[in-house]
Amino acid sequence: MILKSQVEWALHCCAILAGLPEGRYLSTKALAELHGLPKEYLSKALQSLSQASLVETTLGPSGGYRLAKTPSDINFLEIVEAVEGKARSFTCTNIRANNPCRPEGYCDSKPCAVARIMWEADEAWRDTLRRVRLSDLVGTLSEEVPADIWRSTFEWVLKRAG
Amino acid sequence: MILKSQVEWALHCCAILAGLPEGRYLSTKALAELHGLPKEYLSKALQSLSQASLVETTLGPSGGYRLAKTPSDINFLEIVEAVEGKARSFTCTNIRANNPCRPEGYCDSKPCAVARIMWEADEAWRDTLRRVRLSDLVGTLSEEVPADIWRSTFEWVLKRAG
DNA sequence: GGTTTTCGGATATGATATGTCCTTAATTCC
DNA sequence: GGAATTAAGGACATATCATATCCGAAAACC
Ligand code: FES
Ligand code: FES
Repeated sequence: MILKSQVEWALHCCAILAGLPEGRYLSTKALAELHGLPKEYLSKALQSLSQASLVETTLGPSGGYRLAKTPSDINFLEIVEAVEGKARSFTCTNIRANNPCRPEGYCDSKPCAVARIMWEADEAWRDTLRRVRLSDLVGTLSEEVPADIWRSTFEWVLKRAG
Repeated sequence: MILKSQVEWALHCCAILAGLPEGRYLSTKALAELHGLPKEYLSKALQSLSQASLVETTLGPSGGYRLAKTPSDINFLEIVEAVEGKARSFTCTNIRANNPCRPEGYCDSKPCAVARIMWEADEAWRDTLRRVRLSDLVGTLSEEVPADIWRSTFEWVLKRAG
């Protein structure tokens, strides 16, 4: 069970977009350069964010992406699910139904206890992500990233934001 | 991010082994038949459990698998990690290091804030699984599975247990 | 009209999950 | 002792998915 690397990309891109001034857009090219990622493929991740209505886009020169909501209205789970999908990590193939001791045509009333436990763990994972807002991340980063790097990064970004 | 189906197999097999009387073994063949699984491939999952010291084996006719510990000393996480591996679901490829605004040779003091949050969620998932014992599962199953199916299943199993 | 950008589809490649087959060594039964 | 049965593990085949690139269309800007 391993998450796609696009999750890391999307989260970092959202963190950058969160620091963008009102009304400005940042292009895929700039985001790819800033993170050292393949532009074409990063584009797929950003498209996922767009389909999930987390970001807005505009075309043409000076086009690109910006957040569709304020950073405190976006949580980690939304971003992760946008690129990773909403499917649960554990899928029950109902192997209990293959038990030869079962009467013909017997129908279970509940999902299997094994699956319920696995889904509960999955839900705990999602809950943790749901509780962290994008604004929390930005707050942590602005404390931890050295001030000069933080500042020069956003100068770099603003120079490229349309 | 999707767990292997072997996880479902291993958990169900452990639940069956937990109902085995002291000192008896159950073969891969019987476990595969009971769950309608490919014997050769299920064997790989059982080998993983064996390498994790969750089950013991013996060779020859009447050989097979039995639990290495009592069901209350085995939790879900152990079983899941045995077949799925212990690696975290989120891997940080340190894309922040590609930031062109970073001074040459700059070294981060902490893991990235993004990664820490993802790992926290991963830990919540593991914690949930760690808290559920195999004996809890057996308890739930013995309540939920209709008594006649439960009984005939273990008659079926005992007939094949060496 | 030419350039830049997002978007979606098509395609290629590599890794991983799934599944099968076969050999070896240990154990049991006859 | 010999035959049958079993787990262990390596080799191999296949399918699915993650990763990555490329291209054409439509929209926006100059
Ligand atoms: S039958 Fe799928 S988890 Fe039990
Ligand atoms: S650099 Fe990997 S999560 Fe931030």
